[in-house]
Amino acid sequence: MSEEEKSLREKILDTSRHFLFTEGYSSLSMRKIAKEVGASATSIYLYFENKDHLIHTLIEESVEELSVAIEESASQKLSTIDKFEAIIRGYVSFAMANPEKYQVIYMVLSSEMGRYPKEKFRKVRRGYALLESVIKQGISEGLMELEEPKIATYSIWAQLHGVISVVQSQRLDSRIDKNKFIEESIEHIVQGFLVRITTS
Amino acid sequence: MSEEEKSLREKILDTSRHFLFTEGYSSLSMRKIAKEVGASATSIYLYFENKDHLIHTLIEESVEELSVAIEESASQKLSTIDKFEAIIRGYVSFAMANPEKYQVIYMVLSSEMGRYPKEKFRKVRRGYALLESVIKQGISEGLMELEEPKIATYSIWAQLHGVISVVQSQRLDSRIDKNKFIEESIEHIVQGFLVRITTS
DNA sequence: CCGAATTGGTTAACAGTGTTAACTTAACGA
DNA sequence: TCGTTAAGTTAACACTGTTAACCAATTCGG
Repeated sequence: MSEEEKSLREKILDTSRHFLFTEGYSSLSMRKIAKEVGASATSIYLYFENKDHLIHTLIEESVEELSVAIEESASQKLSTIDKFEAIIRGYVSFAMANPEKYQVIYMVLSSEMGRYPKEKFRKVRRGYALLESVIKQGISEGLMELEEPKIATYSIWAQLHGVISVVQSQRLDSRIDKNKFIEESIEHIVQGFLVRITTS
Repeated sequence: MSEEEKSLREKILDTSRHFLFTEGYSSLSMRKIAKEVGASATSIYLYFENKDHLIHTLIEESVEELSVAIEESASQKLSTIDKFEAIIRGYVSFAMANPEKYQVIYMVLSSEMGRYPKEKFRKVRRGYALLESVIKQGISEGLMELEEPKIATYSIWAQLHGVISVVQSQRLDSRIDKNKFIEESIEHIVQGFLVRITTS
């Protein structure tokens, strides 16, 4: 499907995502999007209720793609420990390979978040459910020692997001190699959850 | 100093911070701030070059306060391990006790970040420097086994921010107790960096 | 003591914003 | 062929950040 044949709706989404990533939320305007896709500003309202809904659609699409990426990453692995790490690496890989799509998920930030229907957001979070089930498996196999798998799952997710967001927002010290930073962070996070191996 | 006697500049800052926290960035307008402080919109430009600079001032103030809080938290501790944990808990405590001030630091998000002079931001980050020095100390004492203290420092900071932002942005599952989540996350993060204690 | 400069504010205006209402224009079904 | 639907348009409203021009009071230099 060539660029010409893409539906206007799809072109609007692509253009919005790109503007959002390159120029930020506050300078994203309906008229600018419209000009880029070669339509009038009001045409956008034929496909999206308003600016918020347009962005919410972007978020949902990204969350869906991220979920798929995580599931694929874990599907090939057999052992619980491998699955555990595969989910984490799948998450990070998706984020680093698709910064535009990843960042859109967290772009509507905390305070603005009230406008986004949380329920909808939660429902799609299949990757989270997968991680939780693997953690439960890990506990039953004695790999981890955790009282609350739900908390652990959220904690891992939060830590990973923190690591990625520091890299992607370019808050990382320029002397630090990004890949090394990510790799070491992953290892620390993983180690923080595994049971200590005692040498007798 | 009563509310009346506060300088207009200070009132603008307080009002902006509050609006930013309660209603978000995109609905923060100069006219709204002005109305709240009882002045004309253009009066704000007497104290701040523009809207961006106003927000940057808020960020700088918050970063400064956070640095002080961290330093105070660590100052009473004697052992390296206590200092290490005190810095981490100082960071989290400040964030949870002053959500308005903490969130403003990360409110100007990734994509918008280009407009904020990174150098200035880095310079003030004294808390970071303190953590790095404690980690170096920890390495020399054999508490930690890390090749790159700089990376470890950033990683901890990133993980902590991830944990706090998940809580404050209310992305956390409602069934999870916030304090428990924070406490367990801290423990996991700390454990992820300490050398494994081997029982013989 | 008086004029000049500074301080701290104002109003009016410009270009750009999200969004709505009303209108057009083409395609399709009965 | 008439009515309906789909997909788009233009004009307008109320709002935004920001600038220019103006004003009044205070302070300072001679």
